[in-house]
Amino acid sequence: MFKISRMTDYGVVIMAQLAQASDAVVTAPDLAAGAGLPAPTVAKILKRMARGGLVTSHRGMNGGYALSRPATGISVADIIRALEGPVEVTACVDGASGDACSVESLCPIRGCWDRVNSAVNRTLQSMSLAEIAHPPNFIDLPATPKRAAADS
Amino acid sequence: MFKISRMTDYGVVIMAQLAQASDAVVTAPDLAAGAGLPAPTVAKILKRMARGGLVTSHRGMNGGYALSRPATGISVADIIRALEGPVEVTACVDGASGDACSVESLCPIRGCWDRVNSAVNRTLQSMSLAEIAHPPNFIDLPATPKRAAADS
DNA sequence: TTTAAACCGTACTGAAATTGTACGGTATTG
DNA sequence: CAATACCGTACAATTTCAGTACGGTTTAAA
Repeated sequence: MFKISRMTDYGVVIMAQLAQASDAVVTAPDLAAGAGLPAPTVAKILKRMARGGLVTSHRGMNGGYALSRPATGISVADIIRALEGPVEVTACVDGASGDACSVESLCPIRGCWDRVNSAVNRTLQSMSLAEIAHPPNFIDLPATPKRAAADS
Repeated sequence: MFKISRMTDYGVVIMAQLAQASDAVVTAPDLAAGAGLPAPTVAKILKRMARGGLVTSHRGMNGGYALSRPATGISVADIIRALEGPVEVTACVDGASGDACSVESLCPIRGCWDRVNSAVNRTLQSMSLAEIAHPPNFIDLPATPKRAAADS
């Protein structure tokens, strides 16, 4: 329940890596290697980020991706929205087209989920990428390949 | 993203119906008919509710289900927990058993999701079933079969 | 005592979403 | 001109979810 998709989790990690490079341009394969994730998957995530305006792509040689805004101006909500569209808790509001939920506008349940929705959105909006990328007292995950020994 | 499952949506509706019957015992097929949902699905939901201690089952003739607590003492969080287990946003905390997320305890992302998780839980906990079942100015959805004319 | 209503529990089937992969195309730099 | 790296779509596999079916047990009423 309420579990985020793996893509979303990956997306935040990738963006955090990019935030540590600031204005530097990083290639998709390089980010994939740094995070220990399959390269095509990372490429797909970055493409969606670019489409959402969170990162800027540079084609050609020495190309790659870079944040299009300072990390302090990018929230986790922005990342999720770029990956999976607007954050909605209920299928009621976007999926049911007039049939599944017949009580619709007078449905007391709807108000309930809306409240949850607002709380989630508010929390996601309040968390900036900078907070995640530069934690108060942690290492800044350099090029540490986590599964270097695991995948034998 | 963050979308609740249909089962959860159904569960809240069913529980709201039960709340309006208070101490009365209602059969699973009756609740299913009132909500316009398939009977086996409703039965499955009620079984889980009973297993979670939210409703009490009465077997035999004139049996059925009733709330085991006043509606004011049952939160939406309780319902979700009974249906789908503890409310966790990340797969990190429950799914990955030591391999998927290798940075684990020093992962700054983890703290991020934990914050979201707390916000969601707090909101869900603050909403009681009574609020949904007896809204301030709404009808109390009696035996109105919503799709009586639709399924021809 | 018998019968019927209603819950109990597991297993199975089908469908849907998600994840991961591949391929050919385009732009930029050296 | 050649190599690098993003671009976009399409496809296959896996997993999860919703829905269904069946046989069993309990209780109350006739």
